[in-house]
Amino acid sequence: MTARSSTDASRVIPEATVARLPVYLRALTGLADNGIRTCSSEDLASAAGVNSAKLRKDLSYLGSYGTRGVGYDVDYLRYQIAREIGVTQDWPVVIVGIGNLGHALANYSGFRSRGFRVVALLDADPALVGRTVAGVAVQPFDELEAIVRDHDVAIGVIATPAVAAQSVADRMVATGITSILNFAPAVLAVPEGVDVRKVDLSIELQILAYHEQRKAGGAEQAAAVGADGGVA
Amino acid sequence: MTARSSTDASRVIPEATVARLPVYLRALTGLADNGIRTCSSEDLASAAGVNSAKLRKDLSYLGSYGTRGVGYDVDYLRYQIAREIGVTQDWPVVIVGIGNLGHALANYSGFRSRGFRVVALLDADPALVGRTVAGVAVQPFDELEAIVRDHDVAIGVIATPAVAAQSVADRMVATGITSILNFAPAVLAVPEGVDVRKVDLSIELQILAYHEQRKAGGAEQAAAVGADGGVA
DNA sequence: CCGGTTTTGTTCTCACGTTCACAAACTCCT
DNA sequence: AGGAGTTTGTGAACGTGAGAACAAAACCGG
Repeated sequence: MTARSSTDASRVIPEATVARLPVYLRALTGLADNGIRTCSSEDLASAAGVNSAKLRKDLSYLGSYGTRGVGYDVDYLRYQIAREIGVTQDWPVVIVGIGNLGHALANYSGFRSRGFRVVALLDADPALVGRTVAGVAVQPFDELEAIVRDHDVAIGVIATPAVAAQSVADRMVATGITSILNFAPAVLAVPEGVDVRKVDLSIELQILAYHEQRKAGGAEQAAAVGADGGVA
Repeated sequence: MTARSSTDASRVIPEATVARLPVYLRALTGLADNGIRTCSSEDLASAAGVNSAKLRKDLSYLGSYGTRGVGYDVDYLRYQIAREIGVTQDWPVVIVGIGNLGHALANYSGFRSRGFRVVALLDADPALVGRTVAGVAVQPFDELEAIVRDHDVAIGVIATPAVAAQSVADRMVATGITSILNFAPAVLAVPEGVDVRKVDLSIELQILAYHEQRKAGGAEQAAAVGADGGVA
């Protein structure tokens, strides 16, 4: 019995689309804040910074929530996307590693306002334990199991130094966490069924540096780059 | 028409490959730190968390830096990738917006150790100006032009609130910055020729939430996505 | 010097993602 | 009511990326 909710059940949403849905959600919120009640795919696409055809195709994976000749109802579509992503409910989150970055993450208002609730801040350093960051007390890392059990936490954030990341991930997985957002510059090995997403600040800069070098490269490169020109 | 050097430097490297090169670079550094002088594509691939065929194909875009039957010289390959990315030189970087996140970024050691030098921290808030963060004094945002000119800055980092992001980006572009790393949750419009990369914390969490909801929702529907299967 | 072994670099095939183009469906005006 | 004008949803073409398989090239032992 694959009878699911009111909408069609057998939809496999492409990963690339899933990654864009939060962008659409944010764009819709922006439109709603401006008092806009209806928008066309063109409007929403430009607000989200994508092509309108891509937007329509992405939305078509969720169902038919628009009206031909009219467009989309902003609030309705917003709710549908939020429901699809799963941010109509509140997700409890633990953050491990309360250094500079962990501090910033704990203070980041974008979490709370988007369906995520930081239920605990953990750190192995006794000097940090007991301090309060963003209204939440820092607790010893060993409290992980109890917190995950008590709050039914499924998502963990790793903001530790690279050397600690793998062991923190292992411990998280052991307690039942099945989704990890990793800010540590390390490759995590996790069992099947656990999702890991990685955010790496220096990698992003290096990608920019590559393109920057290409742009500026023509003149300075000792190696003659010929007529490529590189002006894209 | 294209006179090429021996290294065939002007080849077009796929974007997906460019995004992985920094990962390989980091993995190689890890191997070198462990005293390993030579490695096979299999070794490096598992350290980087990718498939070995993919790794070899990626490296083949740079040139033939391996030795069949032997593998890759760690230091040599490391240098070649660093040169390709452009991190053999030092890239001056300005960070705008010294809130919690800007603070964390300024303190992030991964920048300095990977070819990036934070030459200035800027903020529009007079209360922050004059304070010193990570050994660098916070200056008024209006100093942007002078700093970019004096230090020949090409890369800017935006860590401001969303509402300020677009105007900061416009100002950056006007001063000659051609690569922007944007941490603000906003879609930036920039002219052709300017690269923007976006890092959005809450979007990453929302993507995890989607998969988490799938896992919890339908048992048989387990969208097997994770499985980054790398061995550390 | 030569065959065997190892490992790279490359080719081929397939899957995925993007874009185009258009029929279907809705509104509005006469 | 009916036709003109919009805008969605989707089928088809196209381009890019991933993975398997293999030939080419290096080393090694005799």
